[in-house]
Amino acid sequence: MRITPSYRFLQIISVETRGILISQAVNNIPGFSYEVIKTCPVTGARAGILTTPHSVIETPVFMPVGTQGTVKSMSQEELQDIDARIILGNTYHLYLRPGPKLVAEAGGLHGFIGWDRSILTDSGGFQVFSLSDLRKLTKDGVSFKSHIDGSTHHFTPESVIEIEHDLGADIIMPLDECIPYPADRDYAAKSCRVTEKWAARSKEAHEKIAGGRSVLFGICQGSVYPDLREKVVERMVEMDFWGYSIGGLAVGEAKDEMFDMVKVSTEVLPKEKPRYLMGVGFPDDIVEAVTRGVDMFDCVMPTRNARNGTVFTYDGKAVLKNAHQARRFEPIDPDCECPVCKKYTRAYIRHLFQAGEILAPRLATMHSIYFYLDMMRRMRQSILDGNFPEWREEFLNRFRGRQND
RNA sequence: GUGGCUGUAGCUCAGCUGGUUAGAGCGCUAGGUUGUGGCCCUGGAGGCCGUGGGUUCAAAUCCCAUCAGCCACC
Repeated sequence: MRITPSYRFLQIISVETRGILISQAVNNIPGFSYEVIKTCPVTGARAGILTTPHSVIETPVFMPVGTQGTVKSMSQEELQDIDARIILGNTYHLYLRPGPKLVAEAGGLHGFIGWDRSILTDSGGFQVFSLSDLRKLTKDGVSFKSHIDGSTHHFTPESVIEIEHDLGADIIMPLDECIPYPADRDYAAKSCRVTEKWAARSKEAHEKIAGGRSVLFGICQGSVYPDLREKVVERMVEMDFWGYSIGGLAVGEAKDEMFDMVKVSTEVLPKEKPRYLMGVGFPDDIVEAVTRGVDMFDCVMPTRNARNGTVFTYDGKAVLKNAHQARRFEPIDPDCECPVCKKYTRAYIRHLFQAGEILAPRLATMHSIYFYLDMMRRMRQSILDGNFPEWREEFLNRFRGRQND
């Protein structure tokens, strides 16, 4: 029998799963567990293992974004071959099309899209506030107009949990309010209270509806006000979620501000639970957030930028569309082990972009996702080896030092 | 051969009752992109206005000639 990469992966799972069965009781939901294996004593960076019924996820982890049930341009086999352990889906998009009931009939997202590893669904809170035309807070939720056909819809914390349950993800996010930046303090504070109330209702609905099939995170907001962030985190922790998300960042604030907000949040969050920084970010941003104790990330950066002709490497970003790539008959990164770098040249991929060929975004996306996953693996290994501070400095110097053009 | 139409940026074309520095879309080129609308945004380069002559203070624009392409007729 031919041993496929996915088969090899299954063998790894069974070994690792045995090792962490003991800790599952702590987290209280069968099939799900999270355990911190090692913490960097200097920075607070953590290496851990997050387990769902669908896969073992080594943290810190990057989760490729698959908004509409697909990581754009990639097949599920390809994602599996580069060893992605968990991908994202989006409630807003999948609710509007094809609809949660259809997905449920298909056996949930796992069955529908043919992905047997973990899935995390975002609540759609971000999209409702960033994408839909008209949105109005009501006393029980939010009304909005579809960006597809203009039809009116209504989300409540309860209905979103129900939709996400139909979608069948392993890890789910509650409906939250995402406010724009900049936001004045009063508005931010008021919004936080809305998100907190919704979080409490989401938790109650989740306990009633989900039946232990998924775990729910609490999303912490607070704009760029440290005291607000701290208070919100405290209250979310009191509600006792399975994990915690840090939301509302990377929306235009200065990077220092963003990292300060991450720090005040992770300092208050319980050490034994996973932390997820939503929507971040550039490779160096992720390293900085891991430094401050974050475990999980998602971002459109590697996929969207790839479609626009920019990929990431350890030497910074490389703009494949640039004219000077035309005769560079060499891989994107000669040291990269990804399927693209093993076979194709920058010159060829640039040609594909110039010609508008569908293979161009596919190859660029595959490389950049591989890079993000590989970067996370190396970072995790350095935490386990006890040399994360050195690894971090070397990575940042090299990545920020020059553009790989 | 005769009559008509058209020649303006790499491409498709605006501008043509004469009046700042000749424009647009696409393409090219360079930036941007942080819980994704394969999107979008922002810069830049690029024109002897087919060619030659004339009228005029002033011509892509009006006149003459000429060249090229297309159409119709012979």
